[in-house]
Amino acid sequence: MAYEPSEGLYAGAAFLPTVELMNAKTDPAVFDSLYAKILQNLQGNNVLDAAGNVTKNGMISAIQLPNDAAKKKVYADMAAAISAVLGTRKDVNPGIPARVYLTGNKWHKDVEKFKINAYGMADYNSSDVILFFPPKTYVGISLKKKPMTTAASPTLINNAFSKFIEGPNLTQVRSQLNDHRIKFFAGVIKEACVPGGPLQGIASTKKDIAKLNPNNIQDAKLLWDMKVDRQKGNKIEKIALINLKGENELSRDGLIKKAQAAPSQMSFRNFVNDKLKSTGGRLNPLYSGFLEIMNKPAVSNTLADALLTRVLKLNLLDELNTWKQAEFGFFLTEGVGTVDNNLKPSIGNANMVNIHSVMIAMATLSKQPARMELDKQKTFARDAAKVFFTLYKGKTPVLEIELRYKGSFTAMPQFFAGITPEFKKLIRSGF
DNA sequence: AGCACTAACGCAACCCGGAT
DNA sequence: ATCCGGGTTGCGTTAGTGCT
Repeated sequence: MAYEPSEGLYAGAAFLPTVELMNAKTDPAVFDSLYAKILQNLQGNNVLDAAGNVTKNGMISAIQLPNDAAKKKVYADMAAAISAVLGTRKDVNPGIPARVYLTGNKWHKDVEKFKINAYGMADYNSSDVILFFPPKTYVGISLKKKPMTTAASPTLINNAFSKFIEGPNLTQVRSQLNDHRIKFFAGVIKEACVPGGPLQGIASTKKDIAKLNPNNIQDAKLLWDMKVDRQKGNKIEKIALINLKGENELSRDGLIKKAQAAPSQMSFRNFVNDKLKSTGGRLNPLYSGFLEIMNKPAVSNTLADALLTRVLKLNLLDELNTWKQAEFGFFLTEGVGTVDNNLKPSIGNANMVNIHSVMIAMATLSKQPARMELDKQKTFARDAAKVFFTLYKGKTPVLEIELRYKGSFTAMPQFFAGITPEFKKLIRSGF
């Protein structure tokens, strides 16, 4: 992973006295002075990484200040990190931890026992840092950041659609979905390549494109399998045509027929994204295929529960078998902070969600059936190449979920999930 | 030809960030 | 504020290579 500066800054700030952190909220000079202390703490012996210190060194280099632009970014992250540490002091433990473990790559042997491979996630325990309070209390912090209290919360996870239709009993479902998306994109490719389309005349198949029928799977595969040469730096690479962004990316040698190609008015990527929009109150045909799969009993019975388990870490504490040796707490932590152009900090109250509270809130809903419902309002009210769902437990909306492509159309789209305001309220009332 | 090993590739999952 | 892609890493699959 690229090293997330806020995590290293959090680790370093975790050792600062509360009063200094509080003063930094209102005094830019104090705030500025904390940078050196945080860096020193991060470099010190109480921030631990696995042998080799790959993560620790990565963090240290991620928070260097080679220029003003870097400084602004790092300081903004420092504001969010300070917010998160203050939140930790308030809601987890008012003291200073004896040690902080970084979990970016390999986990230190002291905390390796908390690493859990479960529910299709190598790190089901998604702690970014783990605090240690002697004699035997460990607290995992999953750290997120946002600039202002009013800013949208970052999504908790993204998971590819394909992760929810794995296994031997869903072979048919997978191949049905595959055919559906191949036919859909084949239609897009054909429309782009025939006269009037944005890629007219740039590629060919062994058959005349105009005569291919995208609804016939053999023809569709010919279109789907089309490759083009993309020039990237000095290299020319073959990529799936559907992933081309625009004619400008093509290697000149890759042009099959440039002569009569009209200059495209719209890049191919925009053309494809337009085809993924739901317009006129009608769900986009590609996504409606995905929705159909989601509604199949074999899928729907597990999809919602799998999302809940993964996003909310509902089984994290149950999966641990370390209770005789150690206490383990887990908090979803959202530091709120940024700096202005003069590096003056604005540090808000962090949002701290205790996994215990999530579990209690979910327990009150445990008997209610989970289901995914298309969020028509969000899906149709905007002009975007994606669809929105709400995951309900009974009548309570628990997760807000977005399904969209992310850079590649040959890969599966991904779910992006966050907690609904309603469920946040329920979590808080559980105290 | 058939097999074993390796290199290359593609996809998913982390982290958001740039563009508009 | 919203949209949608980037960088990076790791893993699983496929393609390629060399050996018997």
